[in-house]
Amino acid sequence: MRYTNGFFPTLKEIPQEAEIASHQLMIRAGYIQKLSSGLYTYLPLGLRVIQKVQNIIREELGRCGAIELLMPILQPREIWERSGRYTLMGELMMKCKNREQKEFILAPTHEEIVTDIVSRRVNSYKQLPLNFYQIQTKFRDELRPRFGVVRAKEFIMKDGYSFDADQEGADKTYLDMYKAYERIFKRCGLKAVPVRADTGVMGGNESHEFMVLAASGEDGIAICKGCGYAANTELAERIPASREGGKEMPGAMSEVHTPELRSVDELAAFFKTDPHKFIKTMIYTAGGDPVAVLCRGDVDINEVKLKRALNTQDVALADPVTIERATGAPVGFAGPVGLKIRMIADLSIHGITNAVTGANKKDTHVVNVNMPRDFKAPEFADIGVVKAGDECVKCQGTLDVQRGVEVGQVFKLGTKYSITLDATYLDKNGEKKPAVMGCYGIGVSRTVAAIIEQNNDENGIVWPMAIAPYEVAVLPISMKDEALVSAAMGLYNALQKLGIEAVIDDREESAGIKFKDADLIGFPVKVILGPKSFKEGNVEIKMRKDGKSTIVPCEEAALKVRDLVNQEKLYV
RNA sequence: CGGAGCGUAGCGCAGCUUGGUAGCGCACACCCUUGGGGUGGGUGGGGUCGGUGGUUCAAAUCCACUCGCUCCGACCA
Repeated sequence: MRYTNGFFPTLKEIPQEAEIASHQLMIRAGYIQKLSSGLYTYLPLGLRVIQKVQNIIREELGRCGAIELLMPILQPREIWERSGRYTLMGELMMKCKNREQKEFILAPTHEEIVTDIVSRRVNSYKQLPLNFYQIQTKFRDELRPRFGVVRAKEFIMKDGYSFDADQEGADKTYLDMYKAYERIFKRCGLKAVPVRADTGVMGGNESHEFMVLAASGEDGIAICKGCGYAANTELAERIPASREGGKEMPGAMSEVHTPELRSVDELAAFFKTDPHKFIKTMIYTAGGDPVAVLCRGDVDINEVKLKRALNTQDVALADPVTIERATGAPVGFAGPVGLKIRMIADLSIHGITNAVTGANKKDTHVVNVNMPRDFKAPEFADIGVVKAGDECVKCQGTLDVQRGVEVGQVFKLGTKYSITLDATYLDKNGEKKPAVMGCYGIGVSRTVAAIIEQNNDENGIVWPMAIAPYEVAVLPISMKDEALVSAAMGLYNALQKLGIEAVIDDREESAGIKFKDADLIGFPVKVILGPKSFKEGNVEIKMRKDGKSTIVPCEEAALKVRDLVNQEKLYV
């Protein structure tokens, strides 16, 4: 590509709307253009990168026998009602009507459709297993799109769905996909870690997310330094780190006047003690009934875990009226002592001596509270948010908590959709059985952002060779020097013939501008033709990654570049 | 939806408190200059000041409403 024929709209300044590196760089380097919140155009450079990721996905999925198809984005409402997900998805799903007032949705995912295909076209165990995938635009009416293409309303996703005759087959497919994902992300130049994950509205029984570690990530990941256990903080099991110092003798429980003091921080300052001496008591409603949820003052409640512990999705902090009715006190003064409603406690309150907690009386707390002397031991469960320093349940090692961007997720779905949508087959004995399903997603556009998040420096993007929109930039420094320009063109043509993806910067611009733009866009290799070295018949080959450069005779440059490019690409 | 902030030229911003001819830098066009890290100089074009309504002799500036965008939270195949 000649630079003057292409479209490389770079920006010198950081766009005001972009917060994180990948978003800023994608805009500045001319990869994306925002149309509206959460809606982006992939400019030619951006599209090339997307296609690179897609091709890696196609190759790796093809290797495990997955087959590509393409399903409609616009889907009738009824099929979503049949699966029960029309209301479950709620506002997340884009809805619209056609001229006949028939209702449609824009697909956020495709389980319903793919299952429908199987229900219509698959009858026998002889046709199984099947593993379909597509790469396509998805719509989700996000409450808050953010970070550019990391969380957009319209985004590109690879979604795959497998159908096996039995659980054993489904487990094997799951493992195949898991391994394929590891290869895909590795080839994308990403350090992605698989972590155990919640299944959310997808349902199913087992799931892993592939997380790219990045400070700007939206998800928390707990990782055990000892055994490698890794899980999304939504469900990461942990043993809360002990905060007890020396042994204390239980003191006499007594009430203390604490006017207008509600938060643990305020109270800790008032009592001149640490947050871990408090038993925090929050009143929730679960399935309509009030429940007191207890945890140590330095711990937060994880509502995903709480829902699981209470075995209901309908869990929320109670409103002030409910709290007053349940505890006899306004918000901020609840405690376990004398409380009549159901209580569930996080493991962290085990072994607290002489705790401070609410007295269930306005402007009053009690001190020197001890369990079970002062209140009956409640139900216990791991319902706290995991924190760095907590213990691993597998090996008692220490857990670390990091941030990550979720680039992929794999689910074992079981038979949830095959039963409701009738994806059944006849087995050897003529018996009708539901297919055992799995589903597998990769956020393609988000993966591109994640790659940039992990591969950039102060000058711009540093693409892994396999993902770069072009592998090489040929930079003639002086456009006045005809011999130099024609040598640059010759080199560019030679690279093309060798199958190398190259751009020649044929603009009448100064050297500085060409260097800055090339580095911002992120070409892995620069071939620089400067007047001085060119006079001696030499050109410079400079790597974006580490800035290392080599001087080679002009006529050897093309082959040398090809070797460098191929060497970088063949690392998997 | 709760909290915070921002909308002035393609981009980044100043001007608003205290109302009085709309500015700066970059980018863009042309000329000269320069040619190894956003070269220097000159000339020039480009703005319904997000929108609507109000106050006023006069509104980018004050008031009300509204739309859009961003961040924190809630939410999240």
